Amino acid sequence: MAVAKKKEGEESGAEAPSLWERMERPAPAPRTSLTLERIAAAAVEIADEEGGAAVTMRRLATKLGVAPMAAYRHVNGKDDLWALMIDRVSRELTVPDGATDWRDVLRSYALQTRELMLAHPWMAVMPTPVITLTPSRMAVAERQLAALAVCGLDADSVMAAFRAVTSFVHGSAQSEIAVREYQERHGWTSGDETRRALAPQMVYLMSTGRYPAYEQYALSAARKDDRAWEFAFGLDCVLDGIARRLGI
Amino acid sequence: MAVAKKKEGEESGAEAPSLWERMERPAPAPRTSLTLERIAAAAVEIADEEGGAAVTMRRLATKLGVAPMAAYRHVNGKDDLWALMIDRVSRELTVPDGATDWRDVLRSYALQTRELMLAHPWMAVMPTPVITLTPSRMAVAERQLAALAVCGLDADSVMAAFRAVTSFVHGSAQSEIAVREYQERHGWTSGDETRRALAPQMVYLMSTGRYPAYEQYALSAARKDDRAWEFAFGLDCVLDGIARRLGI
DNA sequence: CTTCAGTGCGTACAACGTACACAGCGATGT
DNA sequence: ACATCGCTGTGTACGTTGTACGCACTGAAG
Repeated sequence: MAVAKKKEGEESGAEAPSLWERMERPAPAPRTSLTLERIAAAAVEIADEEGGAAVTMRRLATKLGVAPMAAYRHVNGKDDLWALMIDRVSRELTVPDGATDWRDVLRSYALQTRELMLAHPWMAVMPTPVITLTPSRMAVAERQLAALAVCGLDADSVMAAFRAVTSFVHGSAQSEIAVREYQERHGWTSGDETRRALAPQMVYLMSTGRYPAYEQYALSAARKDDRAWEFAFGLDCVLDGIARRLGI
Repeated sequence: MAVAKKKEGEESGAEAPSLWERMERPAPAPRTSLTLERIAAAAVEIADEEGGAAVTMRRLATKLGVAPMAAYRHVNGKDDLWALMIDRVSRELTVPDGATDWRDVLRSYALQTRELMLAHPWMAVMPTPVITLTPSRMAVAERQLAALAVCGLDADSVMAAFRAVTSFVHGSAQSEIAVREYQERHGWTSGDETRRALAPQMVYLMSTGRYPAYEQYALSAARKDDRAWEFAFGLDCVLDGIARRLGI
């Protein structure tokens, strides 16, 4: 009906899917080439290599060697895709079988999750579905809730403790990633280089005299770039607080 | 050059900015009608009323009664706009002058920040700039660092403690908002209604026998919908952990 | 051999961010 | 008084995005 609208391009074939061209195709291709598995893998690969923003339905289709709309048969939309991606990478989270102490379990997951998010920074950029209950995330939660439940805390406190750790881990990793990407956007490759670049602004800010505590930190801190230490510090604070509620 | 492309609409004037029409304009309008203040206020208003996704350069222009590109004279792009919005609402954060104890200060800011984020849920959806150092955010940080610094902790620990609380608060509020929006998207107006709607899936999940700890929680928890309590629980865990490092 | 449900394709659309060249205004230097 | 200039707002246009919708092809079932 509206086919006549097309203008004929000078290029060979891409513009004109004529009968003859189609004739040359080796075979109409066996169907069911797309699976959720393949879709998830491709999306994660794109996100890891080119950043979360590069995960586009079109880019995904290209990578899968398929038409832009093809994936929509398997996922309801972009949100589904995010959930799929999160679930896929979250499968990497494991806890040593030996660990039975609640603190070991929670601590191990926390450290692993941080590493996971740093390895897949797009996890921090996600719109909302930080909470999506995918199979692998359910498994992780279950393991931690189980570890806490045997300590005699009431059900509400168990969940609250678990969520406290999770919240800290996500918030922390997220800000770490944000800083890292900010640096990368400006081409700064180290903390020193970053501080050198920001020095003028910092000098101005400090000259206002409004931030003495911050200045004190800037002058005397020794581990400004040790985010792993900082993460562990915060994590242990949370865990200590939980331990206290478990009666040491 | 390419003006002839335009097709004449049937509507009165919007399509034809003719000489005569312009003649009727009362006055060419005094310039400098746009300010960062006005832009920020309009953007926040849109976000509060229609959600963060509705904050569009075009929508913003409409609200300001201005052409789509006008705001670009004042803001470098969408990122600048987010920063502006965050700074504006963050001005609401204050701490009672009386509070001098580090714990009161940090706790008060944490509770206020949660309220602030719940009141402006778009704060949770932001792409990365959770860290942007805007004036009002700097002021908030300064106040908390100062409160911690007088307790004899080394500079690194002060910053780590501050960031631990901040990370928890952001992660926590973010997940709370995510859950809330998920419920709203489905039209569920209470925790009970949500659970009723999800019951079938839950029954299935539990029937697999893979989530006993979760099932235990589902059956015996008494404060499932008390997110404020849960937040306070986690917050106090973090604060306890910090207190311990301050020598009680 | 026909039919059918499932899968992939193609086209189309509205909305987005923003580049770029232009136009009017106020202040400024003469 | 007047020319000039820099700042602010305008208009148009482009390339991309998510995705709705109808069609075309497939392997298996009847």
